[in-house]
Amino acid sequence: MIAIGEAARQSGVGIETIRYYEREGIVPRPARAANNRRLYSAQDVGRLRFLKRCRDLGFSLSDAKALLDLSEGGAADCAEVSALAQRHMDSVRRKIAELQRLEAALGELTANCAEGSVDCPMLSRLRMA
Amino acid sequence: MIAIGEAARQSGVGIETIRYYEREGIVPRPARAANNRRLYSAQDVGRLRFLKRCRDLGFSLSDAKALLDLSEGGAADCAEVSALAQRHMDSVRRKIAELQRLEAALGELTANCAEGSVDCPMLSRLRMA
DNA sequence: ATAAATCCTGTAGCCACTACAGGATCAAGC
DNA sequence: GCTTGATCCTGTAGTGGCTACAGGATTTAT
Repeated sequence: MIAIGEAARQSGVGIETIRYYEREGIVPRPARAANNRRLYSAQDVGRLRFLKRCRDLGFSLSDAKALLDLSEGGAADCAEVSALAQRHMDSVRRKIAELQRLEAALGELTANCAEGSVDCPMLSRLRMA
Repeated sequence: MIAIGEAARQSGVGIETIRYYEREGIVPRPARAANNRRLYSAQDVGRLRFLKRCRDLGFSLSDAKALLDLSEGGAADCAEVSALAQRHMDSVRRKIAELQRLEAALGELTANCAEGSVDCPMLSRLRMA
């Protein structure tokens, strides 16, 4: 059993974030030492690492918790997992498309910029009625 | 001079958001009617529309305010505008790249999923030590 | 003995809104 | 004049997912 600092190091999840996950009920409350300090088992660290990976993949915290619950429930319901992943993938793709739209719009707006014109063309376009 | 609801309609900025912008000092405090209701001029609506367009382009609110200030300051400093736009464009591109990385990682993780395996391959990978 | 590191609880801040609650006022129809 | 519904007002709290303290207790290393 290790202290929270070591659990943070081993899992890649920050100390304050670990306590936040505990407050939010994302992870179970860990054991406590006689001096009231939190004590983490290897399984606890595994959970944190799992959550970290989900978050790094862009899953929301509640999706990450859902995946963790699926992972801990005996029957790993692959269909449910892949449905969740598919929804997330779709939202990632939508975000990409949206950002590419932004990129194009920004490119167009700034295309004639920095040409030393009297009135900045980007600002005039943003001001248009 | 029009009421806030009409200003919201004409600018595309929500009523509560307009009041929020006022609280935050993004837009000047508008005139008030005798009954204490806000009154917006065409210029006020123009500012809101300008801000809406910046926000739709993904600029942060403080960048949007900076652009608005540049637009209102007599000498429209095109260089400053395009520097700001360029920084934003870079951050949009970084976000796109990051999301494409996520997309690829998700694709890999779910590739062997839904094949009716005993243990969901995505979950096992997320659990890996 | 002391200094530095680590831990604790609790609260507030970040961004950009959004959603009320609880009330005042206004416009239109009867 | 009265009612109904729309619109407006202020003020506060919630969203996500942390992050950053404050202020104190304890532990570890020198």
